[in-house]
Amino acid sequence: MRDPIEKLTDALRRAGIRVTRQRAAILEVLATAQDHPDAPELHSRANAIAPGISLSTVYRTLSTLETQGVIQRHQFEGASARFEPAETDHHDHMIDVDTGKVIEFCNERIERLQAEIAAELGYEIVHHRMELYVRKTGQG
Amino acid sequence: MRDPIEKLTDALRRAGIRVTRQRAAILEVLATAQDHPDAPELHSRANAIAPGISLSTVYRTLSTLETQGVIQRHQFEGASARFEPAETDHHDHMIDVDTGKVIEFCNERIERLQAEIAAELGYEIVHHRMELYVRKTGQG
DNA sequence: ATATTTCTTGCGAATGAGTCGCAACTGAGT
DNA sequence: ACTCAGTTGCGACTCATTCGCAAGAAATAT
Repeated sequence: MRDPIEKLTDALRRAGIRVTRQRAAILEVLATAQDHPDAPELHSRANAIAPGISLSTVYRTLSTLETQGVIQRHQFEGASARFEPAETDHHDHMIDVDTGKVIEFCNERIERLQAEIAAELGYEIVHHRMELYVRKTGQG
Repeated sequence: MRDPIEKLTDALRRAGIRVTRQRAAILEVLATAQDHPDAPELHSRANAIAPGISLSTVYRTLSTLETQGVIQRHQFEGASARFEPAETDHHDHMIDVDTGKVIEFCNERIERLQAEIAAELGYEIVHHRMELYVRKTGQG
């Protein structure tokens, strides 16, 4: 129960979701990824661990994991969906438009301001999305 | 030249872009829309003005207008792209998750903070996207 | 262990938003 | 009016993602 992946699989089992060979592989890839891979990339990485996983299964598993709150899906501009484990603290994203690299950041003041803006209009925030499309200073 | 639509069509002509019956209709729909319609909706509204416009043309025109900086495209979560004229001041969006209604807002302090965050990491913002998915306080 | 039950998988077909090729058409300058 | 490059409508196509279904495999009961 020390292994973070085992912690996840236990959580799934408790939710009545079977931990198959395929799901274990996908979970492992997600848990160890240092980036924000998309479905085809996850498919190829998972197959390196456990050959014979179909792309449909990757998509299905990703949806399941998202519903379970285990991972987060991000739909950045002009690209297919990218995923990351949800265990981490809340953060937003900065996307380098030249390289596609994703940088995470979090700013408590912005979060507070967002909540204030919504509250002023009688709303509460269900969730939000903030993405900064950026370029290294002094390029292009 | 008082009419805002005429102003737009003149700008297009100057850019070497022909103002066709189809484009005029689409522009008129966009300029007078009080909401953020998607392509099929624009298609149906434009056809009410000038019958016989194809959906392909709507899509093509929207891309052209976006490239010209005349309109803005927004890709909100789980929905097809929605459009609005770009003449207005910069603003962000709040989406009521229950009704789909889009509310515009702008907060100078958030904008400044975003620029600061990017600058700290050696980036400049090309553009950004901030969407608050909200619900009326005390519902659901 | 074995059988049972129900969830999962792989496959390929289907979807849905948006794009493209192409022949026919049409603004707008001459 | 004439010309010609920019546009259009149509249907075919793409791409990411989802679905139907029969075969396969976790968890559970026996």
